[in-house]
Amino acid sequence: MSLKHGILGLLAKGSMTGYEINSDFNTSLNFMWNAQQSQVYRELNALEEKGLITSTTIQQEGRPNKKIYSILNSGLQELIEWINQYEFEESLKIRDAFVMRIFFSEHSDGSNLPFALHAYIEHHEALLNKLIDIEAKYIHQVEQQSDMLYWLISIRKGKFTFQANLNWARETLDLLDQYKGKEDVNHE
Amino acid sequence: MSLKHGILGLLAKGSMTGYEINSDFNTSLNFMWNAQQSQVYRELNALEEKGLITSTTIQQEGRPNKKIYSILNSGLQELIEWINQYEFEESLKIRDAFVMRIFFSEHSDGSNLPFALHAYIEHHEALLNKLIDIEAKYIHQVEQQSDMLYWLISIRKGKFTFQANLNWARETLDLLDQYKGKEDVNHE
DNA sequence: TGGGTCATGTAACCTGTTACATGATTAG
DNA sequence: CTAATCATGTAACAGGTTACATGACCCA
Repeated sequence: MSLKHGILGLLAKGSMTGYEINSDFNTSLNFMWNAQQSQVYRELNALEEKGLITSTTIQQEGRPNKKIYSILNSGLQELIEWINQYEFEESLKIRDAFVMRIFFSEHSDGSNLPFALHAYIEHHEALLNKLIDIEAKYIHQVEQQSDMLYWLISIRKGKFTFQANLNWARETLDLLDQYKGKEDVNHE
Repeated sequence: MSLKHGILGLLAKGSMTGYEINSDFNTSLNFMWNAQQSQVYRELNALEEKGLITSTTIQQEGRPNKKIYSILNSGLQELIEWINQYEFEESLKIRDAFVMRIFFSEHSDGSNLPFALHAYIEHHEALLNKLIDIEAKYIHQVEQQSDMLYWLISIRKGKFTFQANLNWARETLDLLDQYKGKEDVNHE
């Protein structure tokens, strides 16, 4: 329902190609939205058909021509209306298969879980560090540029989330250790 | 991809109806998975056709007959294999439209945002308190029942997540206040 | 008498995933 | 020499959402 508005939002910041939109969702915006490449191209077609965006083609040699998409007034209108709704219930549609696997782990021997948690921790450390670096690099601009405040708020959401995930994963390793200790004692 | 395994997991804990499965996803399991009612019934049919679960119908008066589903050995096998993979990348497919609205809020006057944040905070406080109560009520059983450890780990994930969301939302209100203050000064 | 719970299901549509297809350029 | 990057797109399928349909029972 909102890939549409994600694309409109990106194009409202500046014209760009489908390739670049896709890259953004999978790198700098990965803590708020993600999308499949094929989905981005499909959605761009739909938005152009509805008259919310336009494209101009740039000839290239040795690779496919670039299609640079720009937002139209109707698209900006649609974007603004969507933003102003500020619904949050939608953000609670949690689907976390990793936690669900753990929840049902009484049916497993659980021997793979610690390895998975270590990988989870490493991965989240990397994600968190990336955001910490980005925040440090641009934080001084927040005082001058008003749009940077919203940027700051967003990346801090990513930081809070990744930090919470890290804290949980570390605690979980401890809990598993403690519990393993107790079980061993019981079996003696 | 994993509603299937969510249903198998629930049925592995005990036989139940589609109605009850749906209720679980939308109440006690809401911090790890959610599903649409129509989706649950569709998936139950698919699982029965594949021979992973069976059902027995119980006659009722005044309301539709109950279909009680039970897991079969093949279903339990499938569940166990799925659990043991412990993949976590899937849990990183974040789609948070509320944060995305904020990220693009330079195109809005942002006047609705504080109200939305207050609602967000109230909502998450309620969710968090529910988990705190549940944890307090059952925490003493963890030492006796081994499956309760996985339950504990899971609900603590929910707590960490909701707490992080709350902290972020409160900080965001502060940031908006501070920033609003500065803008007013600049306009004097 | 109106809303919530119990209880099933279908249909149409929208969104997301996986895999395929092509091919030059550039950096290590 | 190999992998990544740039750059487009399509097809088939899987999964998710919204709305409709039915109807008794219970509680305030």
